Amino acid sequence: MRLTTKGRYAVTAMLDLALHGSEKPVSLADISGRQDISLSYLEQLFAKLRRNELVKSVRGPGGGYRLSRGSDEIFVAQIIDAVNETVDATGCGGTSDCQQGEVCLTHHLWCDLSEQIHNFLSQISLANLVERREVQNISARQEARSQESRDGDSASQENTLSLAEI
Amino acid sequence: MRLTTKGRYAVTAMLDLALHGSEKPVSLADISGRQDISLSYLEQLFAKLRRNELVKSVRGPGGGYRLSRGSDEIFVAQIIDAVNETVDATGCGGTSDCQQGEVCLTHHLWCDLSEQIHNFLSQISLANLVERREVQNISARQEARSQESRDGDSASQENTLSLAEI
DNA sequence: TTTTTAATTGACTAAATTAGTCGGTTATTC
DNA sequence: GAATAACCGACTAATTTAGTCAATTAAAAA
Repeated sequence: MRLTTKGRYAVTAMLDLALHGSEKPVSLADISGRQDISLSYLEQLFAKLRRNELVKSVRGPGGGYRLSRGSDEIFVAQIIDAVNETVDATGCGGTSDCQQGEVCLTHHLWCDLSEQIHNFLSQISLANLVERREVQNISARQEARSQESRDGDSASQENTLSLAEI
Repeated sequence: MRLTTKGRYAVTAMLDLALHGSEKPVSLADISGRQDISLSYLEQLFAKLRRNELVKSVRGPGGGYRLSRGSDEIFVAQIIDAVNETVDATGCGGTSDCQQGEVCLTHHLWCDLSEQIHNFLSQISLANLVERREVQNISARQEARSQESRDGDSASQENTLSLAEI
């Protein structure tokens, strides 16, 4: 069982897509800006998400990524599986050969735990997350902040220009 | 959230203790032999288990470790916590400062998941595991095997001796 | 048609964590 | 006092994560 920033980033990015991708595709640069995830790292993650048919890509200007289907048809477990290979908690990866070809003493416990986690994450869709009040609040905060930083950027750019002009 | 061999080894070793420690203390060498876990590594893990008051140690010949209380009062979650520091699934470790001092978009999801996992593992005691039929079967197999290897060892030792005598 | 945008690919690197090893010390019993 | 087994700390190798970097390709806009 490994749930690290890799899986968390992937779910966060997909949720960002669900929140902003209703009209036009969302570029990784936008997601990177809003969620503070490195652009190059997002590229890596989205390569896997695309291979797992969770997103569709649109190249060129105005391009980006879209969800491959409705946000109510994409579940957190699928996203983590796509980038993490597995959410299995066993050491053997389910092959039951943990101890010299036979199951180890705690094999069944980890199987039960894996099932528990998988059931939980399989029930939560991106649409479920979008509905949540906290998620909406955080998203609003992020949009305001990224708008600010855009304002700040162009202001500082104007400033650089005017300094160059002097 | 990290559940790796470290936590799995700890639970397996504690279960071994629950299965074999009813009369006299169990040495780490015994556990190492039965469960195929490196003795030195077990020492590391048991240092933490002892600090967390899950086991008591007895030094000297015939010494080893015992559970610090009844196997029905020791839960899997406690064991993993002892060696793994945490089973938290959030990136911030629960401090809610995942994104520049504020909560990230998926913070609440990971909190819910952490709670789910913790609830599950908190309900399972070592006694529960000992009761299970599969655990009993596997334990019986391990005892037979470690008896064999003891026989095999002394046989091969005899063999070495007799070869040396020739 | 050229430029720009943004996805796509692959190779490479740094940091962190895990899973140990090794050598020696201390307490206890026989 | 010899053997046993816990205890301790420092060190190491392998793996994984979390990135970076450079170059290519496709599509739209100019």
